[in-house]
This record gives sequence, C-alpha cells and structure tokens, in this order.
Amino acid sequence: MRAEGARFSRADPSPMGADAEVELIELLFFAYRDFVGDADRLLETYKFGRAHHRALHFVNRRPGLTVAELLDILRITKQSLNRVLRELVMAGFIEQRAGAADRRQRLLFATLKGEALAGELIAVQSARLSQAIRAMGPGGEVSARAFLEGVSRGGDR
Amino acid sequence: MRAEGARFSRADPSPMGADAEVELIELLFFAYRDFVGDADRLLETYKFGRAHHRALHFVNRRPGLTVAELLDILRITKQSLNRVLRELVMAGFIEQRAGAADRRQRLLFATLKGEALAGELIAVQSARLSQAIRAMGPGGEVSARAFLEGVSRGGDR
DNA sequence: CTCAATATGTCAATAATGCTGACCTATATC
DNA sequence: GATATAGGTCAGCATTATTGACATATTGAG
Repeated sequence: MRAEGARFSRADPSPMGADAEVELIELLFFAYRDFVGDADRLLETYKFGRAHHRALHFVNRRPGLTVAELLDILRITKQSLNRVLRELVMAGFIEQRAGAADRRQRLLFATLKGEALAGELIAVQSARLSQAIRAMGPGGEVSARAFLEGVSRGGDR
Repeated sequence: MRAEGARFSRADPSPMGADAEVELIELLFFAYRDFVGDADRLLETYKFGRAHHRALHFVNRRPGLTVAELLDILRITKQSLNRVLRELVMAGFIEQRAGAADRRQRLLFATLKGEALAGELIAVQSARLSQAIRAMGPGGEVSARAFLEGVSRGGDR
C-alpha cells in the first residue's frame, strides 16, 4: 500500500489548521476503497455490480421495504434503481408484492437465493470490519460506530 | 426536507454480536455517501467529478508525485487517469514537469489554483470529520484512525 | 363519482468513470 | 544497438448515474 510518502505540509487552508483531519480524509478513502473491493470480487461471479449489491443488501435487511424508501436510502433516481431492481427480480434474488394497505406500493423482499447472496456479501465485509474492530482493542466497536454515525449525521443541522 | 437521506434507526432489534458488523457495514456506507456528497456539491461549480477530486487531492498532498505512483494510490488504469489528469492540466489546476533524474517521468504538481480548490475541498470534508471526532470525546481521533487503518490494511495478507 | 395526487414503471438521451487491447514516443539501461 | 520502462493516446465497451417525458394503477379528497 502506498498510503505514505512525501509529506511536507503545504499552506493549510483549513480553519482548524490540523493536518490530522486531512489524513483522516485519505484514510476514509482507502478504507472504503478496500471495503467495497471485497464485495466487488464476489459480485463478479454473479455478473452484478455495486448497485445490485446495495439494493439487495437493504432489501434483505428490511423485508417489505417500499421502492420509495429504498430510493431514499440509496439517494439515486428511480430510473437508476429500476434497472437494477428489475435485473435482481428477473434473476430471482428479489421479489415484489403489492402492499396490503396501499396496493400501489411494491413491497420488496429477498428470496432465499437473495438472502444467500446477501449473506455471502455480509460475510466478506464483516470479516474485514471485525478484524479492524478487534485490532482496536476494548471499546473499538463503540468508537467505530460513534465515528461513522458522527460522519453521516454531521451535516444534519 | 431530509438533507442527508435515510438511515436505519438504531432501535433495530437483535442485540447479538453478529448483527453489529452488519450495522457497521451500513454505517460505513452512509458515512461515505454523505462524506463525498459534500465535495460533490462543491465540484459541480467547477464541472469536475470525483475522479478529478481524488487526483487533485493526492497531487496537492504529495507534490512531485509521478503518474505511476498516483495510479498505485487510486488503483485505476492509466487510461482512466489520463483523461482526468489531462482535463486538470488543461484547466490549470495541475502542472507536469519532467523528472530531473529520470526525464521520462512527469512529476505532478498542483498550481496555485489547484491548491486553492484542493484546500476548499479539504475544508468541507475535514469540517465534517472534525465534528464527528469531537462528538466521540477524548481519544476519538486515535480510535477513528485505528479503525480506518484497520479496515484498509485488513486485506493485505 | 370525478379528479388530482401518489407510487411506480418505462423510454430515450446523455454523462462520468471505469475497463481491455493495441500502439506510439521518449528515455533509460544493459 | 536492443530492450525495458514511463507515459500518452485511440477505439470500443460496461456500469451507474443523470434529466425529461410520459404511462399505469391506485388512493383519497371533494
């Protein structure tokens, strides 16, 4: 890995003036790059991409999710989602059922096949995360969760 | 209304350990989604995308970086990088100089204009990270760094 | 019942970012 | 001089995203 290298500090435009956050920016990039790389390799064998992965993951984790809710989670357009969702349905990984209360809704469920693939993807990714958490020592999981929640919640004001 | 998109509630049941990493998988997705979203908004005004951002960031942080080194950091092909790099050079954000020792090399440097944009991008992203670190309390930065390093180093075996 | 809003699906065009393969120049090294 | 290396470029293609326009079914208000 080439995460180190020439590093003489240039004029720092950050108001806090700290180099530490700049390094965190890079660490987050490297962490995410390697984190999704695990799944990418597995998805190749199913001819699926990252978009399929994300849709399947959240449907599997929240059975009965509506299309609108999934769009809100993924933050993409319905046109983008629809193509991916159609492929997952036709390949037998996800199934749709009309909502009982509102028949316009298409509630999404992972099939057994879908649950199996989602489980495989979770396995490789959680193995990497577990290893990182263990290496942190006691309280690692709590800290990691606090950090990630803080990052994603950080713009909500 | 919702500026940052959906997230799963932490009120989710099953407090057993196996579920913890699955939640971390999702938290990492949400954190990265929101983290890059900040920069995306800023890049729009310059008509640049994430690929330009990453290239500019690392060139700015490591002046004199070679193309080969940048390729190794980004883990993309030279064809993919070259398009982005050419645009950054032509727009005056990055400049290339032949290496002194090896004149085949094109050493990469951010121009003043490039440093300014890179600094703006660092500012928005480090603001989000600083906020998350502060919310973690004492030792937050050390923990966050340990987690991210563990995630990206976790597959290097 | 009628009508507007909602939930979803779909077609078409386009953009950003990535890939592989092939080939080119310039420079370094043996 | 031969070969390897650093880098650039052309051509074609895939994935994932976008906007815009429009279709269909269903719900809910009046």
